[in-house]
Amino acid sequence: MRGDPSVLHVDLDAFFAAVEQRDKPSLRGKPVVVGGVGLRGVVSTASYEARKYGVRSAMSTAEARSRCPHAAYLGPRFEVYRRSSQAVMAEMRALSPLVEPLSLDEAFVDLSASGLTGLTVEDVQAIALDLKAAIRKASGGLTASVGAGTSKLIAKIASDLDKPDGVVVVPAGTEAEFLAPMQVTVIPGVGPATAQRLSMAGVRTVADLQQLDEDELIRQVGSAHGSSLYRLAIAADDRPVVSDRETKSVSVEDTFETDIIDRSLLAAIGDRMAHRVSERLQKAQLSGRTVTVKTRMHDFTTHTRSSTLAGPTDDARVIARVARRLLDDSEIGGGIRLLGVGVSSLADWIQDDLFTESEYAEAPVEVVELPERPRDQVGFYPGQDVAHPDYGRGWVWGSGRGRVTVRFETADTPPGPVRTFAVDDPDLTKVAIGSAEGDDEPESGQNGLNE
DNA sequence: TCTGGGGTCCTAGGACCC
DNA sequence: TCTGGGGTCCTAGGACCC
Repeated sequence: MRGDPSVLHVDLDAFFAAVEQRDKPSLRGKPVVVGGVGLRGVVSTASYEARKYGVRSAMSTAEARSRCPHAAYLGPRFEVYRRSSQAVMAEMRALSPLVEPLSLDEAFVDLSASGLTGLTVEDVQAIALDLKAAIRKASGGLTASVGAGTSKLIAKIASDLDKPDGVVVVPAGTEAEFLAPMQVTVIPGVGPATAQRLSMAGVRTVADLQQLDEDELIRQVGSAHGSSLYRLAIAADDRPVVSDRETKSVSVEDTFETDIIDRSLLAAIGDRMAHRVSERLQKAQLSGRTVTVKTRMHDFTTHTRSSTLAGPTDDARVIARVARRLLDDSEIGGGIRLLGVGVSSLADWIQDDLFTESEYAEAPVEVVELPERPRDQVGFYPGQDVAHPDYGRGWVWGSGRGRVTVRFETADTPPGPVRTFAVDDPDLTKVAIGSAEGDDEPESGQNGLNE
């Protein structure tokens, strides 16, 4: 641990709502709620005017509307927020090269990396005020709250104490007493479940936590969580500020306005999600081996199914195929409210082998907008298994405007030929899902590619 | 008032290998 | 023939964060 309060935590105040108020002067001074505006939407950010009515982040928009009917309810504009965020982060990087963004509106700044040493509380206070002014100027008027201390934990907690537009610097050496009177839930990582378990052990404040011995804590909340909590409670936090954290997974998910039971519709939606995941992987020059499908039932129970390939891929068609099979294996019950597709086990390289983009790139493939009712209008849906007397077994890549595009599997190497047919072509027949033989995805344990 | 979307990290059990 | 322990990988679920 360091001897001066050189870790800053910078937190933009009501960020999404503040950007909207900045861009639309008519909203200034009024309650603004940014989040999902649909039936199942939740609040991302409420302006301070809306918070007076009890509107909070993560609250359902329906409840927010009942608490504050006269607020402006806006869907998020992530591209705009991203641009403002970048401008703000640039101001922090001008102060120190060591900046760790936690989200669009939050970051740690390590002042020791800029060569500043022996900082007093007054020094840090002045630096924080300068930074806030620079942020305000660079972002067109956004305010930030800044906390500073000898560790990430202290800086993070401090930034929350004088919101909005505040600065709190915790002097070196006063950390444990600073934390002692606070509720355990101020410690990042202590959520409702952990708080509940701790309270059963009579622990409500950090002071209570400081009395507990480590073994007892581990018995209550588990080994990793227990030992990290034990150290955080006594303000023993030496976690470094890290500027380049690598991405571990990329995923897309969607909650539907009403639950969906139709598997063919879900398969088509899953295909689109696979495409979006693929686009984002390619943009980031990433590829991954594990494909995961997530489903959420009407009662909110959530299930995942995953499958790990022999080598990494960023190819939409490979991700879509695996996702469709995982979806076929998933219980759907009386319908699901959410579907998600993700890729993890990421590598920053792409295996030049098997079903990766280098081979698929040769075959032109028609990408078709998903029809609103794919099965009823077209008779085919993306991912559906089909057969043709001349070309053999294949699967539908796209359909629309009276035509259906099919990728055929061949015995030798992928990709097979891609052909387009009229939807009423009598030679093109549908094959029941799950009856496909010789499924030739590069899947672990099936083709001997693993060591 | 029924609960988003993007993530991270941890746990636990089973398979498999040495 | 029976019984092992440790390490790694994979899968599923859960807690948590913004």
